Amino acid sequence: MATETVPKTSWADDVDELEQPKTEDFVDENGIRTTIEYAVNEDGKKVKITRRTKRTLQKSLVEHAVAEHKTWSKFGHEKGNKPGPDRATTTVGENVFLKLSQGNKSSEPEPSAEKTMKATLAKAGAGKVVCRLCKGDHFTAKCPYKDSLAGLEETPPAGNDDDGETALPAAPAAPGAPSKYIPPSMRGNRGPGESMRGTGSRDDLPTLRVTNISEDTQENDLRDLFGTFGRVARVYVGRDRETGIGKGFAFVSFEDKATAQRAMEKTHGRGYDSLILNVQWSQPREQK
DNA sequence: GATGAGCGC
Repeated sequence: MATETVPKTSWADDVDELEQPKTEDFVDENGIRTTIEYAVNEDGKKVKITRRTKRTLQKSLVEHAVAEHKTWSKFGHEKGNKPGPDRATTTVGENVFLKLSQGNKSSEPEPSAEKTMKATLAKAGAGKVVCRLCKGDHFTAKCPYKDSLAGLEETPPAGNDDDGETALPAAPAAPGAPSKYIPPSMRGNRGPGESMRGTGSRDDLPTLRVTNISEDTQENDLRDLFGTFGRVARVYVGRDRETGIGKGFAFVSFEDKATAQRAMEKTHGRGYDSLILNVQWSQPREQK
């Protein structure tokens, strides 16, 4: 095997002999494509234009595939026919372009109709929070008179109060009266000892704040961990709104306060995911 | 170290 000794000029030299490259184009390890363009602006000055874009489908490759596809000979019922669509059997529609954008939002400017709608709403003061019970400036769920007014506002159709236990809204309401489902907790006083004792069944659950959890701890992980002590009513993992990455804390609500207490004592200071759990009673989320 | 989202016109 003789070594090739022909003094060939390097291909790179060939490139150098050409005029200055007009563009540079490369894709880095993050999939970010950088295009550097050299141009001469209107002042006659040489400028360098750098564009950094996220790599996407390369148009040239797609078009090449399409062009190649067009050369395929026909098969099936169309076998032997000439290339290209037969207008007798095929409808050619217009090209449809798929435009991808971030955040499930259109990259097109908002239709002006929507803007005017928003403006109108804002002007009319719609969307303002008005309590259905006391017309106050808060959600009904947060109404301070919720307990006393809820029964008055949502009184079930009268008639069968005597039976005491037949208050289920099973029968459709009479025409005119809105047939609304009344949750058990809102059906007024059914007497002590009924299943849902107390007022708010959701907001005053015994809740533990768990901190020092790893950022990829999921709700289910905590449910598994704390579920061994008793019924877990709710788990919330604090996450960054943008990235969804855990912020290292969570709330675990139990059905039973004694269970929560025991769970706290058993898990506080315990190792979990190579971290030491910190488990405390949570503060109420907001003023009630 | 850290204290929640969403409901609703």
